[in-house]
Amino acid sequence: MILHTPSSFSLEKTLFCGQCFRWTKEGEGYRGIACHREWRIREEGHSKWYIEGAEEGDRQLLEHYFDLRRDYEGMMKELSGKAERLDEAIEYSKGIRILNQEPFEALCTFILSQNNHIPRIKGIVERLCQHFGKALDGGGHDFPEASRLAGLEKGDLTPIRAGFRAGYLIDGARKVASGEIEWEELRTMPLEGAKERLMGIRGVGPKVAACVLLYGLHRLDAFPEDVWIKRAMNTFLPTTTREDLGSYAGVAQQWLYHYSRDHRNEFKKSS
DNA sequence: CGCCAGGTTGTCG
DNA sequence: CGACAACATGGC
Repeated sequence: MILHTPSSFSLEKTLFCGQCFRWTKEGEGYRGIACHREWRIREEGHSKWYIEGAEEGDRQLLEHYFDLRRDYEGMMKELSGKAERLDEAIEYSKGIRILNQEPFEALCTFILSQNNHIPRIKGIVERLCQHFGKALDGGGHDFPEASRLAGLEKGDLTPIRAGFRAGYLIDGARKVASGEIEWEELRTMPLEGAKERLMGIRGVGPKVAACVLLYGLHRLDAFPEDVWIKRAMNTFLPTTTREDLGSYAGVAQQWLYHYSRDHRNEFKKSS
């Protein structure tokens, strides 16, 4: 199947801007797992993507996953000029989409992200899936169900090498499996309340909670503040606050994150 | 071979 | 509340 995307869409930036952990480059294309399927994608011409093994019925699924129907151009216009040098980051990050990932996967992967490098996060996630996720056509493994992880003890996760985060994962899985965390509720609740609810999970603080809301529940006003965003806000947008970024603050955050990671020498470690 | 990583927790002043 | 060590592991 051929998937058509807006001409500004960048699959490369979208997959590797730090929002997801299950995609890799493969030859000229990309391979990854999403929506309980393994996908192989390669560009067949500008904005035309060949999706291996996909059928017409998968189009909607993929358009939703890549968030292709949303007006990102409009968001860029709305946010440009709102803060001194934000335009630079917007231009540099053009083409990034916020994926519609599964909430439980977002919860687990961002619990694992704490005090950790992205390459290593990917490794831990991969082992977690291989050990506890369903085998998929294509050779990969799906992300595990919450109920599967909920039945484990910390020791069962030793081969995953998640370190001190293992207990956090299990606590999250149990609270999801028991219904104490209800995704559809969190999708519509006021943002701050949803954040508080997520922070009831051990190992989930304000930053991880915001990531779950943004990447797992597509709440574009959620604003994860990690070390890079703090540096960027301090040295790049010193007079701008999260409120100035409005209801798409999370998208702006992604642009800033991507920009600052690729210009790391411009952002000092202190202050 | 140290430094540090898309942080959070517990403890102490 | 703010500061700050500890946390488990390994990529670079």
